[in-house]
Amino acid sequence: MHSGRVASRSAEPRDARESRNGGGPHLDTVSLAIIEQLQEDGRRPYAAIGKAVGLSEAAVRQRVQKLLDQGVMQIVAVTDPLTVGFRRQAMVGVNVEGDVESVADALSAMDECEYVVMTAGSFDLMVEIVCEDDDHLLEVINRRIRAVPGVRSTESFVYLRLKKQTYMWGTR
Amino acid sequence: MHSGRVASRSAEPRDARESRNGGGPHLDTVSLAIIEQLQEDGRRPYAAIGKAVGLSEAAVRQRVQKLLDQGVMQIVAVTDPLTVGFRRQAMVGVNVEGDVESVADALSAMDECEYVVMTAGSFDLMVEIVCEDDDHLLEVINRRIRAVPGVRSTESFVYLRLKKQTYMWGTR
DNA sequence: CCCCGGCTCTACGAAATCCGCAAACATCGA
DNA sequence: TCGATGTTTGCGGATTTCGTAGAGCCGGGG
Repeated sequence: MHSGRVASRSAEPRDARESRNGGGPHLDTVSLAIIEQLQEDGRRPYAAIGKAVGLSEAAVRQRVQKLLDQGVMQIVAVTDPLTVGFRRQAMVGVNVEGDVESVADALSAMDECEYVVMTAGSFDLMVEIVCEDDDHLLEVINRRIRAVPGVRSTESFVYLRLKKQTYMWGTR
Repeated sequence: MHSGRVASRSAEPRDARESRNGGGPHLDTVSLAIIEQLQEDGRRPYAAIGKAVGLSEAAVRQRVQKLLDQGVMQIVAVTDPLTVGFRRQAMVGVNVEGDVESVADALSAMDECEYVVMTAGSFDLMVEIVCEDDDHLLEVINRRIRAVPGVRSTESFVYLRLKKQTYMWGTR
């Protein structure tokens, strides 16, 4: 019962953020607001989200489902791996000769690589890896990653302590 | 009805992963299993989790609440910022003179820093930053980060494309 | 040996939430 | 103007969440 109709989204000019998002699906202001709600609490009830963004419970539910299906967002538990028993974690900078994308795909296929991103700068790729122990770490870096065709060199940064980890860009 | 009593956790020897977790609270096998479930789907019902780990719905609920309260895990929506309207993102390697920890704290206090980790290697800190646009990125790196006392130098890696982002270390 | 405090689990009823569906509505192009 | 398409709303029933009370386990005194 939020006083009748909600103003049509297309009535207001498209939010600046909607344009040029790298090829992904278009996200309007309402979906952004929904994501923002779920960044604060991934289990917040649909009705509460609806009240916050001005939509019915069912509409929120359908939008959330679509965002999940499209891969725009995922609702998950995140932890500090070091707290949960993985004793060695590292960021690895990778230099590539040839096709960077195919190397990125190869690294993405590895379970131990939790995070893979193509970058500009003195590395072509940055990869975060999570391992059980030192032996595992050594094997992943020196045997597996360097064995990928196109990998020219790597540089490792072993994690000592995680200081911050947030996902609340929306709540600034 | 999982055949009467669940074996007391302390009956079996402590899981190897439980020890030496960096000072955080002790996590037994069951809590690990719960986290694993929520890494697959952060909204999975407590009853379903209970069936998977061999616990009642209420017990799962109480454990999850405690894990959240203790800060061991968070249940949140995660996205690719580039997909959601933030146009510039970068990893920044930082070299520090003096106390690394205090610099890490200062950087953690900045909203734009989403991820801060102390490392061993040619950088003392690695920081992931999320910005609206080029101007914002420039200001954060050149004015704010370099202005922190103790920061000797920085090197930036601007994100071109996010290839992988997972949180399912448990499901290997 | 017994009792007690602290902690965790189970049981269960009430309240809130989730879910599927059909109808209403908006938008857009023919 | 008229469909085609996609979204939102409004239900009712199934499911889940929530609070709480009581039981089981364990270790530390007395």
